[in-house]
Amino acid sequence: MQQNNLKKEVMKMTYKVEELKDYLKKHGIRPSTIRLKILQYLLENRIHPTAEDIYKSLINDIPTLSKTSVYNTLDLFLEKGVVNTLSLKEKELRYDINTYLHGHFKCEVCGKVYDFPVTDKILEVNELEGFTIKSIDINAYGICKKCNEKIKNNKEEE
Amino acid sequence: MQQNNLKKEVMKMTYKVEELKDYLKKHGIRPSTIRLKILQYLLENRIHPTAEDIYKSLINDIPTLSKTSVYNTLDLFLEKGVVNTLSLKEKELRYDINTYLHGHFKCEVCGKVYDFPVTDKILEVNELEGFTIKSIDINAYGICKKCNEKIKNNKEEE
DNA sequence: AATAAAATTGAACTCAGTACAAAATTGAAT
DNA sequence: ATTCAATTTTGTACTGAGTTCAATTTTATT
Ligand SMILES: [Mn+2]
Ligand SMILES: [Mn+2]
Ligand SMILES: [Zn+2]
Ligand SMILES: [Zn+2]
Repeated sequence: MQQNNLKKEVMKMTYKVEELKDYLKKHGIRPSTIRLKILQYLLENRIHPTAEDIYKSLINDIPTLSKTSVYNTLDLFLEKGVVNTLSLKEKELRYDINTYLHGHFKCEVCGKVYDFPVTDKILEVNELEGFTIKSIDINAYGICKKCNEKIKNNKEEE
Repeated sequence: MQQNNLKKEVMKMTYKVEELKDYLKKHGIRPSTIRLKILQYLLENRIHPTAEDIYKSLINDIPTLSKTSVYNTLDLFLEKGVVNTLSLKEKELRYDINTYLHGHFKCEVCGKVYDFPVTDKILEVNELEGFTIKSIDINAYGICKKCNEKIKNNKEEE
């Protein structure tokens, strides 16, 4: 899966409209205002947001925005490979602008979804010989480091 | 996670009511008729069924069965560790009587969900140091061996 | 048989996501 | 600049998997 340099600049928190436009064009997407805003939101808020999260964050900026447009845009981004969806054990779908292979950890205490690195060597098993693998999802659940430390500190206070 | 011998006998396709009863009791579940039927179905049909699949398969046998009872039973089984849920990229939840760590492959052609072995060594990464991992899901998507062979044969005929 | 506890049922409801037709916007051609 | 078709956006109604909950039925105990 080809990636352009926009996605690699994880540290950068603001993007120029021109680079956002080019990015969409490169993926065969016509750069409308809404699409640019949603792309910008996804690049600047790497929290694996839901459609609802995106809608709530943009409705002040674009008062006429409809949820249908958010869904339409995300469906288009998914089809064109701009985003991936996370299939965690929760009812709302989350979207990820990072489409490189990586794992997700959901903390059951704070709800945050963390990224972690994985290799696709997991799929090198005899049972999948002759199978064509197009994508992989790796999801883990438990308690994150921060929440573990909080729990530990609370116990010490007692 | 403790497993009793019932789940290991994957080849066996029928179960005596007494062993089903014992199995539920061991997991702290009172063995009602519906629970036994659903357990039996899960053991004898290792297809990762949805609640709907189970309901449709049992409604002839138990004409008064309600979908709520199927959901209630599956929720109870999940809570007591008798089943796991699969959160694949589809809208309906699937249930798996095999709660050992293993991966799932969904064929986008025939829709079948295959099992494959995995190790939990994937989670041995620095990024998860200090994290408590309670469960892992590994899902792959693509084309299964059978469907690949069918596609290959069709091409050769042309 | 009487009684209480637990399981089951069915109807109403929730809510994330979809369908679709009307309205608004865009952009190319004149 | 104006026209006009194509594309995008919007709002409303709808879908359907799953939940809620009170009433009914089943089960186990005395
Ligand atoms: Mn991610
Ligand atoms: Mn399985
Ligand atoms: Zn946490
Ligand atoms: Zn297949």
